[in-house]
Amino acid sequence: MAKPIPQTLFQRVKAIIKKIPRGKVATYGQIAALAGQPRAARQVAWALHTSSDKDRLPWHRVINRNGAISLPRSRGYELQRELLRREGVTFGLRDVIDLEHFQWRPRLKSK
DNA sequence: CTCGTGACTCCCG
DNA sequence: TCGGGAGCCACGA
Repeated sequence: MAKPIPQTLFQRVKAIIKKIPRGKVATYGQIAALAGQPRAARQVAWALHTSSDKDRLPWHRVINRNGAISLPRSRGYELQRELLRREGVTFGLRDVIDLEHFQWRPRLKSK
């Protein structure tokens, strides 16, 4: 079978983000790890920043490792929080999401 | 080509 | 609790 030359990290990251199921969230570091680069969390953020709208990515399902939204206030923060609430994600004190309960857990490579 | 920057994360004091 | 430094990769000047 053909082998997959791994596309660019950027491409893999975007493909992974598209797989995040509704009602679940993933962290930047988690996505980076799934893409093969556990230290490339910043690239995940960059991918979202540059292609979230262009590639219709479920960008609102990506949060930081604290289970909180990274976007600055009045810069998408409230919108993201609202979109997640609509999917059933609940927020606790400090607008922190319980990752133990809402974090996406793909099986192996999943698809 | 070199630099600076960024929706991050980990490590050390 | 807070701050500095390193790692990672793509893009625009």
